[in-house]
Amino acid sequence: MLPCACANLRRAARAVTQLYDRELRGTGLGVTQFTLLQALARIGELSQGRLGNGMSIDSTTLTRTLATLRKAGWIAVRTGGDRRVRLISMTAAGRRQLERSYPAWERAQERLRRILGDPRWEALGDLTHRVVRSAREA
Amino acid sequence: MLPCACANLRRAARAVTQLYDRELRGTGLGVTQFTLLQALARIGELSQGRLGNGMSIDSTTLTRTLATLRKAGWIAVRTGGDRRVRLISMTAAGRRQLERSYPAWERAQERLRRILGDPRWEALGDLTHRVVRSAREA
DNA sequence: CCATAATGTATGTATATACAACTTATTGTC
DNA sequence: GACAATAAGTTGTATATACATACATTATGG
Repeated sequence: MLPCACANLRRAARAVTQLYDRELRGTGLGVTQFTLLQALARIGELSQGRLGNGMSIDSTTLTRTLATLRKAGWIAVRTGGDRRVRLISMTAAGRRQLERSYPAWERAQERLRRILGDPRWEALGDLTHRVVRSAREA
Repeated sequence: MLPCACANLRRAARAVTQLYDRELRGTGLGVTQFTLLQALARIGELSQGRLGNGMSIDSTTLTRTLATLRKAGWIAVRTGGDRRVRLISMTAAGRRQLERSYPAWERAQERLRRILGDPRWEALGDLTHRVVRSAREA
């Protein structure tokens, strides 16, 4: 086990991403795209900046990540009252795509949960949440 | 909090990576490179495949990540008895660079550890390790 | 032995990630 | 109201990430 918390987190994220992407393969979405659509489905329209803040993704990263989703027709981008702001929302096609990928995502969740065990699965959700908050304060 | 374990892990990894990279800025290494050098310092020479396996990094990803380190002169690559294999080791320059970046890395570790608290810090090390193993089995 | 399968890495391609510098738009100050 | 300061996104650049495919080498079955 490496002594670096960041290295360990990144390694876990890679391993789990590989699991989820394997399950999602063929559904049309990668786990990053799935996550963004799932967030938009729950939250509704919001600005690029707030979306990035909520996901701890740099807003400049989202410019290009969202461009992919927009080209695929899964999200719509409009300009609000403040014309610097880009308001992002999911389209009907985006919702259909999300639903198409949903079973594969659930399978990935279930597979990891079963092997990890319920207590650790819960602990993982709690701990990742706390880690995000801590990293922001630090 | 998102319902997706993968999304939560990736978000935590991004947030923590941003913290560590902020601290490492100006030392010449990003956290990925620091991690690879630190691993090589501990383990010594090993093949690209084994390195990738230990870090849960696809071996084909390492081809280009390691190329950067080699160009910088921090690692050496040689061919062993099996001529398909690339054996990776750290150079003296690599060790000096690692030592130069070490204090910044320790600061990042300490900042996160202090805010997260020791019990959760320990739990994070344990849990990320278990998650990697679970994701591989799953 | 030799044909074939398996293995280790490289390359082509696509997405993800973030920082520095820039552009455009808003806000604050006088 | 003009001008400086601030804020939201975009673009240029560099690294990180992995899959499909290709290539070279080694192992294996007959």
